[in-house]
Amino acid sequence: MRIAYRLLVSIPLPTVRRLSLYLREAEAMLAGGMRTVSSSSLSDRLGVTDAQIRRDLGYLGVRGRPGIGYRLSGLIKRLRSTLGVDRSRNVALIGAGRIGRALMAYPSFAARGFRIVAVFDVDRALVGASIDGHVVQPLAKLDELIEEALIEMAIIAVPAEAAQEVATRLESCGVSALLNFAPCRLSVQVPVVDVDLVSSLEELASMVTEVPDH
Amino acid sequence: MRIAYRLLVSIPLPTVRRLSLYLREAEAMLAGGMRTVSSSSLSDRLGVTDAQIRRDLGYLGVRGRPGIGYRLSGLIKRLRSTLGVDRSRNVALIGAGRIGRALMAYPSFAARGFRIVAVFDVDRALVGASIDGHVVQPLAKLDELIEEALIEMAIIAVPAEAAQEVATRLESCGVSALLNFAPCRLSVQVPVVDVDLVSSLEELASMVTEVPDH
DNA sequence: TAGTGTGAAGTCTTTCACAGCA
DNA sequence: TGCTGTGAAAGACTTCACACTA
Repeated sequence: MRIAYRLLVSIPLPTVRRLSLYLREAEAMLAGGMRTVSSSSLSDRLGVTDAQIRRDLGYLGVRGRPGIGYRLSGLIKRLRSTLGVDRSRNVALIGAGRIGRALMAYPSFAARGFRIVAVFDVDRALVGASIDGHVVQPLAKLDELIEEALIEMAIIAVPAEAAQEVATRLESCGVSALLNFAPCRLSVQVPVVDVDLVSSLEELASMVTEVPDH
Repeated sequence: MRIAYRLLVSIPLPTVRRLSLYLREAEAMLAGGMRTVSSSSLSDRLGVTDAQIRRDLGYLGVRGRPGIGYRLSGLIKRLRSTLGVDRSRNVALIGAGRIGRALMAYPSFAARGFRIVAVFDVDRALVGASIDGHVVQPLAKLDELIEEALIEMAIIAVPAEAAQEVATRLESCGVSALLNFAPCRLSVQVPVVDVDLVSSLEELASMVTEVPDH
């Protein structure tokens, strides 16, 4: 029986989001031959203040050495375990439309241990087809295959109208986290992260300072 | 000369992000034949507290009527103008790879007035091809076409290695906002919103409560 | 009566600033 | 000297709670 490491103090969500950046950068630095990194040099590269970085790493219990900085190898290990990417996870993809197909072959997922091991769609024309090495399965097989393939997470890339139903089914077959691309809120018990493309564009549009036309 | 409406007090970013949700829901309610909405009924649908909603709408200067709620038509108008989607905007898409192609035909963008009017790629095999009605242009034509087509925003869907250079060029041809799908930070003066898919999955993975294996 | 609008309180997050350490 | 770790202060955001009102 494996008991997962749990921090006593939960890490603030804004911090978790920055940890991804730290991890990417730390890995790049290690690959570039560096051994240690200081909060101020990370700060320069990422645009996050050095105090913020020290505070964030403090939450993880990562200790640096005054005058030197943080050892990259230890830092990376700790970031990976906190983010839950210290092992592979099997992921299901629901929806083999345009977004689904873009995600199927997204190499960075595999590089982080997120393995898309099953792809589903309702469309009869797609079921049975092999796309990027994934044979599209009918939704009827969802429960069966989720269990069989030990799938922990799922990516929802179906139209908004179908998303809640899919989410409910996924939850009931024991999937424990959902990445949702459908533009709607899902009502489930398991954690959900929404990727809302329209919302992102709207956020951006709201930031544009309108200037007088010339 | 058009002078854009600017609020005296800037709206908190978390509020702006929720405004997208309010807008989507308000439009659905109007389409469903409703005329008004109360903060508590919106709250039930969106999982945002009613006090939060009232506070958020207060920032926009939207006034509701006690005992009744907010008039949907006025609410929608105000949300649209705050989010900058009260008019169409021409958008360039850089990168006609998988993600780019998924975005090209994303119907919700057009529905919100974001019109992809030019598509670029470095790949010679793609340049000249017509994908979903968009003829892929060579990057060499970037400056010329951005100007000609009155493009205000751009979507970066190129590999991380190329993203900074593309961003710098876009900025220098006067594009005033960037939606970035490349997994890296961009250093530019114009506003950027990042859509980081790996980061989103990591955030999700970090939220999964690990349980003992059976 | 059913709902708004908003001071005030509370909570969460960031930044400051500096003692202390290798 | 160069950098960490962290109290304390500041700031940002959310929630409470209730006077008010159509």
